[in-house]
This record gives sequence, structure tokens and C-alpha cells, in this order.
Amino acid sequence: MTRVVYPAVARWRAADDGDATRFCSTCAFSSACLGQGMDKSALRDLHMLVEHVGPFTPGQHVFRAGDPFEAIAAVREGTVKTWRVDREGREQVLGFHLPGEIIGLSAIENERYPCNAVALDEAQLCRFSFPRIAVLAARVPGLQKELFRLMSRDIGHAERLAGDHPADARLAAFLHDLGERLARRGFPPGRVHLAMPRADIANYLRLAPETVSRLFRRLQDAGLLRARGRDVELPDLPGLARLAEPALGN
Amino acid sequence: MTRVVYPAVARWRAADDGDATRFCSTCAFSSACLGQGMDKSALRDLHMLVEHVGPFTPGQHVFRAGDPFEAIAAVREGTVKTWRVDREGREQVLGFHLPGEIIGLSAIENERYPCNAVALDEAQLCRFSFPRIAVLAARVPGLQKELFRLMSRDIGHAERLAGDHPADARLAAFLHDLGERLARRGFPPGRVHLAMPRADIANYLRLAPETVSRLFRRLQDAGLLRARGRDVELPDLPGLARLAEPALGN
DNA sequence: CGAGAGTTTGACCGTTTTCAATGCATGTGG
DNA sequence: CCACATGCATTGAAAACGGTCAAACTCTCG
Repeated sequence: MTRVVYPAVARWRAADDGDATRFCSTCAFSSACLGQGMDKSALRDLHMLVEHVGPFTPGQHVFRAGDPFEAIAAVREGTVKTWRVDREGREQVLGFHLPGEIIGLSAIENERYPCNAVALDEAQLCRFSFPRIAVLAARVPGLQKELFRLMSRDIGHAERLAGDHPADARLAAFLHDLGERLARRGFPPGRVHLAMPRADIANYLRLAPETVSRLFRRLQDAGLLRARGRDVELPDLPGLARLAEPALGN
Repeated sequence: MTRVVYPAVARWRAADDGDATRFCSTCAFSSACLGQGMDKSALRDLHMLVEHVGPFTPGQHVFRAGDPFEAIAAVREGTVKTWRVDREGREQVLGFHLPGEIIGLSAIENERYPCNAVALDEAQLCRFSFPRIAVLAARVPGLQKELFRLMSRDIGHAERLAGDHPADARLAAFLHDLGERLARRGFPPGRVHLAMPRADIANYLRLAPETVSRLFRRLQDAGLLRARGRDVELPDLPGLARLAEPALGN
């Protein structure tokens, strides 16, 4: 299947891995929907609709701000960063998306992506044509509910991101959250590999990269952290959670 | 019709105005849906589902964080403020909702409201049972699309709120945006009445109330503003937009 | 008129940013 | 193999932006 190729970067590249028939178990939909009254036939319909894309290479765009919106995507493997660019050209990182998480939902409003998405490492995605998944959602209540839930979750995420909290609490919350999300995907707990440079973490948390660096040091001195480059151990998750407390949304 | 009454405050109070048969024209749904392929019968179904509630008196809660989620609501008249409370008890204002705007969409994820909503002035709402509107949305593609769009919009709003910008740009953007939204509802442009105290504006923008006060002065001295209490004239909208530029999300 | 909430103003303080330099990997070509 | 370039991370010193504290002021309402 051929897809539109933009100058310099091919996007939504069709996957050439042959396992398109096996529904991917990490996907945000399959697990949630099975528990929510989506029956086998509905799952098959959803499966018909999935398009495995990737691998994306580090730095490769998944979509760009302004692109016409056609599909949402679930990260299947790797990490995807999304960010906006304001009128001054300043960037604002919106999120780091791990396997099982959905990107593109904010594009529905204007039928254009309001942000950019780029793979931070080797990444694989499951692409869902939005018009088609919307039609399916009308037939399958469990899927509709799941879509609503995913969008609602993104609202909550962005709202928490907008919160005003001390820098150390924000970083602690970020690391703790990342650890939890990775653990939920089966990665070893208390140990995270950061797919992104410090500057991206800083931007995401509205901090200067230098501040993040200093905070890493302070957390390390406090015994909450052991960082060697992008490999970070979190030997005291409860302590980290305590520090993150002010930034935890309720 | 009787509704649950919580300690101290009656919520979702049934309206006693007799115009429940006339579909309210400011509502976020009617206008958008009419243009999107929702036919008369679908509109009638939607209408069957609406419940006019209010008036809420200033300070009266529409819902509280932790309440079980049953319905979303469109502001029909007045202004509603929503805010979260973090674990430290600190509040974070999430938005000010004008007539035609929807509240409650962030509650879908956990089937509990994650935030509080309170009327800032005399307010009237249209309440939509969420389970019922979801069922209707499955039958009426235009309605489903509209719900997706509204949720997507909330994601975008929260993402912009999370942006990192100078205090003056944020305030300018806030006032400019408020002016636009009011103008869109037929209020005279270049003139806004703030339903909320300075402290709420400050909190919303992650600033101290004193900073907001000083910024009002600076904007006034710059000729971008004329404030007498909560009545604000915006004699130079383009200038305001220019100042707001850094905070405008593309 | 007085009470009380909300707003404004001033002085000072502190966290985070900015600027600048250094350190530390990794990779490349001589 | 070494010299050097490049990108990212770290560290230090100074500055700035916005916050905090405290007091005065304004307005509304009883």
C-alpha cells in the first residue's frame, strides 16, 4: 500500500512486518475493549481497520503540525514525543508516549494535527483511520466508550501538566509516572531508560535544561535516584512519590 | 422532578422555568449539529434528553471532585469555573466556561468528576445524561462527531494552558480570548465583564494575584486596557493580540 | 457608618533562568 | 592511535521574573 510521502521524510510508512494478522496485545484498544463488552466480531472489525506502520527511526516524524488529520495511532513499540510550536517558534513538549498509548486525539477538533509527533527511538505504531474507527464506534458501544475514555484521559493529562508546582515536585512526578507506566507495560520497576534528552524533559516540565540537571543531582544526593546518562534507577519510589506529592492531581 | 441533594448544597437542581420545550439556541450542540448532518428527528431526540437545570446562584456548586459522573452540561447562561485540588490542598483553576461551552468531559475517564465546578454568577445549564447521549451518539453520527470534537477541543485548551510564556503574554491572551468568546456569543466586542475575582484569574494563569494586579496596571498604562473593577475595555485588540502572541498556540 | 472582601501598591526575597564555561561521551579523518 | 569536532550534560555566577509579606485603599452591603 502506497502512502503520501512528504518532502524529506516518509510518514505513516506501511509496515512490512508480516504479523498484521495478529492483533497486537499491547494496543490501547484490545485489552480495554475486551473487558468492556466488545465481542470477538467487533474485535475482528477493529483488527480489519488497524494498519501497522513503522519502524520509525529516531527523529523521524509521525505527523507534523498542520497536516490534515486522518488517523489516530497507538504506540506499539518505542517512544513518541509530541510538541507544539507557538507563534514565536518556541516549542512546548506535550508528552512522551509509550507502548499502548494513543496519539493524535487532539487533531479531531480542526481536522489538522495541532502538534508534531516524532519517534525518539525505533518505534512501531498501529494506525487507525479516524473516519473508519468512528463508524465502527457507532456500531460497537464498547469501542465508542473506549474512545471517549481515551480522550477524557488526555484532557486530564494536559490539565495536570498545566498545574503549578515546584520544580522538584514536577520532576519527581514525571519520573515516578514514567516508572509506573513502564512497569505497567512489563518493564522492570524502579528502573527507567529515558528515551529523550534532558532538554526535552526540561521543556515538558517548563524548566531550563540546567535546572533539570541540577535537580537530578539533588535527587541523587537525596538517595531518590541513581542516574548514569539516560539510565535511571529509582531505588526509593515511595520517597519519590512523597516528593512528587504536590504535583499529583488529587 | 426530584434530584439527589448533597449535604449543604443542592446540585443539578431542576429548572423551574417553563421553556424546556424550546431547544436552547446557544447550546454547543444544536448549532454545531445542525450544520453537521443532524436532521430534525435527531435534534428532537437530543432535545428529549436535555434537562434544563438552574438557576445556580453565585458560589453554588454544579458538581464536586469525586462525585460520580453521570452527565455533561452545556452552560446556557452565566459563567462556570472549574478547578482541581491537588494532594496538598492547593487549587488550580482549569477554566471559565461561558454560554455554549461544555463542562464535565474530563470525568469520563474515571466515571468521577476530577474537578469542581461552581457558578460564578447566576447560571443556567443544560444537562445531558452521559450514558443516554452516548447511546444517541451511536445512532446519530453528527452527534458522535460533535462529542469527539468537543473533547478534542478540551485537550487543546488544556495543552495551551500548560504552555510556558511570560506573565504579560498569558494575561493578554486570556483577556483577548475572553473577548473573542464573548463576542462570538453576541456580546459587544472590545468590552468584557469579568465574572471572576482577580485571584481566580491569577490562579488560572499560575500567577500571584498581586502580579495580575500589576499587569493590569501595566497593560492600562500601555493603552491596551481600561479596567474599572471587573469591567474591562479592550480598546486595542490588535495590540493585545500582539502582546499575547507568544502565548498563542499557533 | 463600619465590616469585610477584594484589589492595589511597595519593599524585599527566592526560585529558576540566563549566560558562560567546562566536562564527557561518541564518532571521524588524518 | 590520536586530534579534533560535535552534541549533550553539568556546573558556577549573576540576573530576572514573579512570589511573598505587609499595609493601604476601595467598594459594596448591612
